[in-house]
Amino acid sequence: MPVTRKKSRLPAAKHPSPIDLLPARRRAILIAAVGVLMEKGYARASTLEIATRARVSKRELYAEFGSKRGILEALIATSAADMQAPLAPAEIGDRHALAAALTAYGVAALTTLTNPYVLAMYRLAIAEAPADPELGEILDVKGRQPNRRALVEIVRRGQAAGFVGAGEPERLGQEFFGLLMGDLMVWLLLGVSEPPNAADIKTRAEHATQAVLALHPI
Amino acid sequence: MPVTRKKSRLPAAKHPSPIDLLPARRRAILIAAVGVLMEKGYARASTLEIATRARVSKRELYAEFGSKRGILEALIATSAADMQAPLAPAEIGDRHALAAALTAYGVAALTTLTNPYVLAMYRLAIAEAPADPELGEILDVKGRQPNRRALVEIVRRGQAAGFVGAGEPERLGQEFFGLLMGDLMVWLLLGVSEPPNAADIKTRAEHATQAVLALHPI
DNA sequence: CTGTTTCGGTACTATGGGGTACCTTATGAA
DNA sequence: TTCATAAGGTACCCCATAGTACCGAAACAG
Repeated sequence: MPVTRKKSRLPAAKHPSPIDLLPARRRAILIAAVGVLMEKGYARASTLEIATRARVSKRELYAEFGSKRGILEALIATSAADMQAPLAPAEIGDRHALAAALTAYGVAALTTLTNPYVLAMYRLAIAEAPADPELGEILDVKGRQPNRRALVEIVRRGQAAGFVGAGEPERLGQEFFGLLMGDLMVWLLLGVSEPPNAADIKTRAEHATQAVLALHPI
Repeated sequence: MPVTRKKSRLPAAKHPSPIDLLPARRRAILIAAVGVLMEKGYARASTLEIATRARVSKRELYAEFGSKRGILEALIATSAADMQAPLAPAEIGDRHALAAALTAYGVAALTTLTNPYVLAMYRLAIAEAPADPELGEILDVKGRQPNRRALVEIVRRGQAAGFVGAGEPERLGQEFFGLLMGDLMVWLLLGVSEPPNAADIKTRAEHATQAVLALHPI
């Protein structure tokens, strides 16, 4: 029986995301895997269900990814790449530009990190952490570190331009991040809190910006 | 063959912890379960291994907890009870006492939340969150909420005594917590970072205290 | 049109483990 | 001492599912 391929229907990323650049079959499998893994978690997700939803045979799935873990790893790597440093720090011409850059960074970071799909990836990596620490490493190296460097770069430029007080830029970045997120992420991961909407995110980012600037006057 | 029961050897909690008050058999099973679950995660942990380590038959295990999930739930509930509000806020007679109370709270919170055993419980609850959101709920209701109330109470008393500026105490607490933790917990859960030692914890708590007080001058 | 090669689908194997039936042993009553 | 009852241990059932072998079909070359 001929099979009509269903168009993928993931929340279309704002801009071409790494997942869009993959070969069609690979992409179909990853998209199906996201759905199944988000619903069931890693252990309860079956490769058969992923293959079925992707309208692909298990054979093809294994030809493409080699193992169940291979799917997870590809997914996490893609997702980490997806959260690449949300914006290169703009030229910082005055104190307001610094605040704007920090707020924009905060909005981008919060938007990414509270996205249900990204949260699911974190959840999966955390669940597998005892058996497979490499997944966390991938999120760290490809996700957190570049992001953090971008933030630190904003702070550094702000300091160089004399719009924010001295101090280790890394520490400033950490403070900003803490003020931004609080314990939100943990409780999102636990499924206790609801993700913030765009207005909440903006408020949080502005508040964290004000606070960190107030903490480090010139 | 007669079996000699081995004395349990969990890191003896500073003070009688809820787990110490349980009937011996129940406790032995829970202690064994902690070990197995920390090493393997929920899905890979087998009830047989838990029973064996507890020197108990599967039959007894099931008589006691009914199901594998029952063990996890009991464990998470116990752990949440364990992290009960680390200290009742002392009388706050001067600004220094407020700072001390906040720092003490911070040290206690960080010590608890970076403890490998507690982290394992969070990890398990997060892993099961898609299938079983109730576990997160337990951590929230029995762990976070009482803790957060204690923190807010410290802030409130500090405000009442005029040693810290006005503002929603909840928001102040959230700021303090964010400054305290940053994204530490997520990366501990992912197995990427190492838990901070006592000195790190003290430094963090003092820094968060200074920062939050600086943010809200009288 | 026929041979060959590559790809895909299905049906299978092997394994691990949750939960329980059933038998054995201890306990206590008469 | 014997019988009744409760507790415990072992062995088993059964299911889910990761990964693969094998076969059939399509595509392409000659």
